[in-house]
Amino acid sequence: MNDVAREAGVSLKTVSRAVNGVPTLDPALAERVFAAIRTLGYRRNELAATLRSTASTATIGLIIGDMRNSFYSSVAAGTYEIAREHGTHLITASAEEQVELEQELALALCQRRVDGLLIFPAVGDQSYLQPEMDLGTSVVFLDRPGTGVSADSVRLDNVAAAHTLASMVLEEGHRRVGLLLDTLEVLTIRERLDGVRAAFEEAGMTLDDRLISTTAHDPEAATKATVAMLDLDDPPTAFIGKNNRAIIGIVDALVTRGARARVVGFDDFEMSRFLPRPVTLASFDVVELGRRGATRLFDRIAGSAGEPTTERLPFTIVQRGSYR
Amino acid sequence: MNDVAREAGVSLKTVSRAVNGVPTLDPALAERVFAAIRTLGYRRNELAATLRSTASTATIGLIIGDMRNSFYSSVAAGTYEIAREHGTHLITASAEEQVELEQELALALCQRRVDGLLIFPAVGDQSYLQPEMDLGTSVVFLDRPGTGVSADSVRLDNVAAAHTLASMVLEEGHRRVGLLLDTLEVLTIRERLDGVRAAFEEAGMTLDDRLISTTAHDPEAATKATVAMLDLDDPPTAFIGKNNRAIIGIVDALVTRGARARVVGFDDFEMSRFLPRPVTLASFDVVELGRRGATRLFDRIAGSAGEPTTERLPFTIVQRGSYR
DNA sequence: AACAGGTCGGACAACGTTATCTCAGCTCTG
DNA sequence: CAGAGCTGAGATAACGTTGTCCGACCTGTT
Repeated sequence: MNDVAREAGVSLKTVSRAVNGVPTLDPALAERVFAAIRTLGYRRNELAATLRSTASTATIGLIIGDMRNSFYSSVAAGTYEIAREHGTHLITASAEEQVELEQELALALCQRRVDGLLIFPAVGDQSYLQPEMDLGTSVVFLDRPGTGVSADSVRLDNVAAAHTLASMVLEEGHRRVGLLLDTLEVLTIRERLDGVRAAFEEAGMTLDDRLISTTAHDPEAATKATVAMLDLDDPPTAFIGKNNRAIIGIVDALVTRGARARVVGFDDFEMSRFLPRPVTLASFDVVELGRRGATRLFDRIAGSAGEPTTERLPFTIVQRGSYR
Repeated sequence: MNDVAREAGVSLKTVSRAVNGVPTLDPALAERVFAAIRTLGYRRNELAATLRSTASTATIGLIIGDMRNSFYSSVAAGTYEIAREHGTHLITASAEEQVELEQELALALCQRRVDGLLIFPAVGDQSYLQPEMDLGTSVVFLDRPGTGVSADSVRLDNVAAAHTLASMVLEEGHRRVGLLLDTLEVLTIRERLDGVRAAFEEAGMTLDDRLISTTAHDPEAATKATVAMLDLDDPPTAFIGKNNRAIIGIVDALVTRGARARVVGFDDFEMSRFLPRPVTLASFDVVELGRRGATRLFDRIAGSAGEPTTERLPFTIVQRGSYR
């Protein structure tokens, strides 16, 4: 910057003014500065600039589960889209659903002075964020609310989606319905179970505990649990899968066994049309989840006050599979 | 930091020393500092720290095409993995294959003083990076080499994979082979075409231009191009798809037409086993592409000298589809 | 022609941290 | 017991930029 000032024959401050586009600066002088900048290939050090000025770092952090999972990478895409519109950089980190790692990453990002954080909170306690929020870092939780701290969240309408899927299955006359879920520690799963349970109660029925698996973490586990249910004396005639991976596991089991059963579940995915069995899916626009979260975050960063809000994304029902 | 020094009854510099773990510091004094830090909830400003010190910002940038594409998000996952091992943050940006956008993003990241950049170079000129590289920013290109600038790259062995796939199809007796490719402006596509052409020449055959589509950018376009080839008087009995999306388009066309044809192509994907037709795929470990690129980048950041290198990832042949 | 008002440029300090230098005080050695 | 050598802590400057303030210059008005 000193070199630029010397080259242009002006003071340091004038270079700063030119770079920052101060309107009261003589255009001719500004042009001389820009010429010098071009000649010398000067590039402003953003870090130093944000140190002195009160301006933000124009960076937000995103803490997700696993980038390989299309659910998270879709959210990242939506988040990036909005961040880009705000001229903001996106630092993405993966906490693998471990709250200690999440805390380490979130605090590291705060030390980097990110303007805000978007977090998929892991099972555990997020109260470690309180001091940072008091110091002015905005936080928005995605998919689930944080624990021990009050902040905005953008979530999926799990209860309604589960209720709709279950009602559909019951109306079709199914009475034995297998649920392929994950651990009930996760709120999202509990909500989906609650929605199903409500639909059952409305139909004057109760859920059979033997038809509820809470171990369908991946396709293989879902297959195993499905097979176990098919082996019961009174096997299910319908299955509800907690997400795309569970659906794959269920269909895998059915195809292997040559069994026929109604399959419904959550989350649409690119290849769903190729599934060898018809499925009905409650689909959420996951990219939109990222967009909404980021939009809310930038609202807060811009100074929007008020109580924390919870936004719920709607779902759509789609028919997939049985592609020949 | 001043507050911490006051609270602990030491000088500013001693706080700095404690925070940075300077070994010559009296442990009792350090403990007093840490106690003060806990009391006050002090957190170091990393931006200010990197300003004065010669240390790096512990941040790298990744410029990809589109986060929604699992190819890119897999690379991001591999990159993140290695970055994490190096205690480094990852800023991801999407240039959507536009070189102007790529330049803007890359230079913005340089102004953020990233230690290095991993770039999927768009078709165009990357010489804008030269000044930054001269100033010490390391650059590694992924998937394709940059133009107008000399830097490391990590790439896929496209020619060999294409050669293997094409030889396989020819050995099976196919003589009419349809190629579903994208624009030949992209080096990767040219390499895949070159591999196929070499296999044909070895078999004493030449490619029929009418069986080469350079418009199969997405599944729908691939379907359209496949259908057009199937309508020829002498339609192909085999198809080679340039990537997973082309494969989906080809299979879609075959299923819709009720046609039988051999299908081979590039890139494995999670759902490939559900494809309703058997396919043979040349699969690259894309996560590994991200890992290798990041590893090379950190080597350079650590000061590894020497001429730019080109690394090529091997492929494996996998059988997929025809799932019942 | 003189003065008021406005505009633009430059000196200086500051952002939060670390590097360098210096010095006090201790220990060890001869 | 004196002096050399070392250790640990503080004072000061510096990183690259921007905010504040003041002064110089210019313009327009009377």
